Amino acid sequence: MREEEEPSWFARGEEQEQQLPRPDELMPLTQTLITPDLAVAFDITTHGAGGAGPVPDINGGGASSAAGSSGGGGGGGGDEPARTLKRPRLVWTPQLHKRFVDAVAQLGIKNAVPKTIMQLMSVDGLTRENVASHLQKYRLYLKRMQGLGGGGGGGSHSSGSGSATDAATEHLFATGPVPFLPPAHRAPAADTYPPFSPMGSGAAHHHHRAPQIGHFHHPAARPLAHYAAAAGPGFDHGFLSRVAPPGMHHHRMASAAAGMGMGMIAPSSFADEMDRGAGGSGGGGGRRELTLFPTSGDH
DNA sequence: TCATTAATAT
DNA sequence: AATATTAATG
Repeated sequence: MREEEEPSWFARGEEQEQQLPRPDELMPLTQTLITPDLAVAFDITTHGAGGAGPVPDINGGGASSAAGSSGGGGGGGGDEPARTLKRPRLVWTPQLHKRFVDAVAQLGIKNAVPKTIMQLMSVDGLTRENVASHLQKYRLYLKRMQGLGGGGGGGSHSSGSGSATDAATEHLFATGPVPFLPPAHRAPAADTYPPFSPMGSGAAHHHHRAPQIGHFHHPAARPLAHYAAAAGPGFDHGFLSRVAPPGMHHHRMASAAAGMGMGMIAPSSFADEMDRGAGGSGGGGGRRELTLFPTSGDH
């Protein structure tokens, strides 16, 4: 039995360029309203064949194939204490991630701690652990970016200057504007959004790979103001490539360094997008995926 | 108590 | 691979 759950929904096509979409129009996290716990507990997808479709998909036009499929009746035993149920794994959809990134950006590196971020996001169901976990990854991603002067994948432009870190990133690390938001105190009203999508065990089951945020795109390959900077494959992300940013005092981390996958998007205003340059670009051809430190020790 | 990080588990 | 969980530490 392949238990590969992958909620496929992913809504695309909308891009809010707001600093922080306050509890107003949020992504159609169409939750069926049934408590996620409940839904998961029963593994019901509420769709039943009857017609009342609980609308397992929340895209706005996307295509999602969520078909029930439950396990089959009986499949499983069925009786599970409806209590003490664990919530389904949080699916960091681009939208959610965007909220996360925006929150971090607004808070400033100083206050960007799990609790605060969580509060600012105001997403119902989000727990501190959720954010903390994501934050971990997010930071790793940023770390990787520091130090790549463009290199990375290919680009390699310039020299010296340019850091791959975008202004946004730098902005983050450099200062902490933090408007305010003292610890404690949640959003007064209008907070908490609909819960995330429960991928209950019955709702979604193996499907094709839905474009979740599997990868990040950092703002370098966008039709923004400056593009082309790189002669050649100045493509997006060029992370990974040996970490040895200048000015990095090491603490005491050993870091195995290998075996990590990453996937985050840069802190900016774009969170989703799926363009791909394809390319080959490259003239060069081909960008390797993961070029763990070159055995050529430079040092 | 919370945050951060590494390691590990699902 | 993406998240969650845990352990150890500050």
